[in-house]
Amino acid sequence: MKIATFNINGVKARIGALTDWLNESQPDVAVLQEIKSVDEAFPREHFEDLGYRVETHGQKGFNGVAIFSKLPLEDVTRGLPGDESDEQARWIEATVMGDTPVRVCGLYLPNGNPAPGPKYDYKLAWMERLKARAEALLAEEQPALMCGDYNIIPQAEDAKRPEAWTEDALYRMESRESYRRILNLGFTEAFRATTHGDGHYSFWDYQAGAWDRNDGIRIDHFLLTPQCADLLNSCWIEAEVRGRERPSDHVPVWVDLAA
DNA sequence: ATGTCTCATAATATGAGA
Repeated sequence: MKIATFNINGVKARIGALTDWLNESQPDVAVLQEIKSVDEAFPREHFEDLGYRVETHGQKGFNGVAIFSKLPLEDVTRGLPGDESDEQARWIEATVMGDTPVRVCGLYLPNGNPAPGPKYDYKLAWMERLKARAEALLAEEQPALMCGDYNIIPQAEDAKRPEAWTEDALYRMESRESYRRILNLGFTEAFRATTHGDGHYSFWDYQAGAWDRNDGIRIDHFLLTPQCADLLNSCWIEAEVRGRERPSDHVPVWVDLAA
């Protein structure tokens, strides 16, 4: 089972690029962030015609997440538990019914800039809720993963210029510590389980020729429960997508699971 | 450090968010 996470930065702006990518790369499951569409306006039928079941959790203008799957989906839920007053669409879950069922959680973690400030407080509070959901997932002792745009640069090797990010919400120590507390509950970060060293990025800013200079950061991650990590065959970043026509600023990150 | 992009509103430009 091949699962890709991809922050598409707007489904309306990306419908062509997203269609081409799905047809060429053929993920079994595509977990999308920043659809920037309400559910009613999402081009669901277009993607169903490509062979995907389509589940969305959108909102007007910003954010929004989705799961596309060629395999049946069960028990779809929307919204990260823990704050009924939170109206931002950043979390969706579904069980993908392959040979081995896998609980797939798609997330778009708050950016948090400027830090410090109310947006950063929201990021940290959201991560506390994520930790609670992560603990519950682990307690089930089943194959499950949480993937998406974490807006977290885990280590210096995950940025071309780490010194430029020290005060940024994506890299400040408080952010990284919160991320590590979740990871250290017992998750496997799929990319670093299989690839070491620097120069591996999943996001390049549109500004200042960042792609041309490979001035990137790695902020799109897969966290696997132990039962899911046992199924991990490989994990890779499809960086080439960033060089296409009218690209997102993120690229797909993949896992292949024996599921 | 910023040389950009997307979306919403509606001042067919501008602000917000990233």
